Amino acid sequence: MTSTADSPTRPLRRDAARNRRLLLDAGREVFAARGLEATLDEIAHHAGVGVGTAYRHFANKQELAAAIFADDFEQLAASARAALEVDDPWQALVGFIETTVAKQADDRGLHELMTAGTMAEQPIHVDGKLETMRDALFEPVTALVERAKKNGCLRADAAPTDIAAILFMMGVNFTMSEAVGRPVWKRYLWLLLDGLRATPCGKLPVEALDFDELQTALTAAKKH
Amino acid sequence: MTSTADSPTRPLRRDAARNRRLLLDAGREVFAARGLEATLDEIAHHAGVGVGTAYRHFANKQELAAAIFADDFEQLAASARAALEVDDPWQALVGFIETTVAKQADDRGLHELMTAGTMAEQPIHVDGKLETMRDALFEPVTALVERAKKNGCLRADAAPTDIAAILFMMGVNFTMSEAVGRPVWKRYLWLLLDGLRATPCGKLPVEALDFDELQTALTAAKKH
DNA sequence: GAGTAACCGGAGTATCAATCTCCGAATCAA
DNA sequence: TTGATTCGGAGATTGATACTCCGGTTACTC
Repeated sequence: MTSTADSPTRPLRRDAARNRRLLLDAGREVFAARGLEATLDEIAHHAGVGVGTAYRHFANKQELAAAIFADDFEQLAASARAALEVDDPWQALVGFIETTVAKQADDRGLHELMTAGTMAEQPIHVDGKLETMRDALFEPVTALVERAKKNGCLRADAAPTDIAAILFMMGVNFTMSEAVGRPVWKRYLWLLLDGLRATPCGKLPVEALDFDELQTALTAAKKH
Repeated sequence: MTSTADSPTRPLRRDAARNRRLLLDAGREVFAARGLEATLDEIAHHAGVGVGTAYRHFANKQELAAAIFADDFEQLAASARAALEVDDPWQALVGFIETTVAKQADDRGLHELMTAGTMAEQPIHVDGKLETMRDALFEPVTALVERAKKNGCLRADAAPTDIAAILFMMGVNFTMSEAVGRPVWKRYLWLLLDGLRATPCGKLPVEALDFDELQTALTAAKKH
């Protein structure tokens, strides 16, 4: 009922606008640090604002998250497109992966949103929008992978979905890195990338995921 | 108060003994399928027994888990010692890793226990015993790693703790495999192992964990 | 085959955490 | 100044899990 966002009915009162801003900023910080399981109460508190205020501005956590993470997704997509312009196909692929992973290493919330369902404890359904944006990433990624494969520096039996799988695996490394206080995730990303390099080692066992399966994996919610 | 286990005071009555057995079996199955977050209520039900009965035999989930998983840990240790007897150092290492991971792929509970704190949502503290057994695994593993490195088939900058890290990473792959209905985890284990092979690819970035850090990672509980 | 100690079952209690509401008080803007 | 809007945060609501309690049953014993 309370006018929550859009609908250009009326400009916000000054205090309302300020608080909205505060909430968005706090949300960004808290989600980054604690992941999506952070509470709206928590975020409100961190913003120095009452819970009621939080719920007046955003119907729930999901809505706040959507407002916050839209940009980040856009940035990732942009960096994927940019990678396609890089000359060396291997560098293009690896560069993209590295920036993507690095961004998620700094932002637990972003990572959980990207891997929601598979990795995240309590999959959040920020319905539609963000999921669509995430899925849109697979197009440029596929291009990057194919190019690197044709060029011969990426092993022939690699698949685009493997990149997603690598992202999933990074999750644990993020928690580990945080616990330990240094970016150990880089080590294991590197290890995986070395595994992806074309080498005289024989084929990978088991087929890669196809896109449907990846979808399944992404939406596999914790069963009742 | 209720005589819970040991203390050779008196043999259990027949029905009690039967139910205890049923609970252990059910526990094994349920933990394997649903992980350690399964409820004692749930297990009791699956055993076809009342909740009260469950709590009379085991003070809580932890106690049941300890009773169940002791063997599994013992088996892992045995397979590590066995691996040390294998001639080819690379095969020895890889073989051990594969059986370990395979066992955990079939048993979510076991995996959560091995990686508790880092991977598991709600780290269970089965105090002492199991943790000790788990930690004891690192001795033979270190030996396996050193041997494979000396032999030249394992990359020189690999560390024993890397094996643990690989185990952590497998967690997501297990959920993924389950969601998708085929053992995709094998693919990514293989990928990681290929990354571990000695190849002309340059050193890994970032030092490996030392044992203290690994300990930290293992016990890093989800903060309040 | 009767008595009793041990055990069973599961409804019910206790606890905890997260989500969201409500309303008196404070704030803005006309 | 005044009324519409927004604030704040105590607490109602919901849902999950952990564990207890006790009337009734079962299995040993003599």
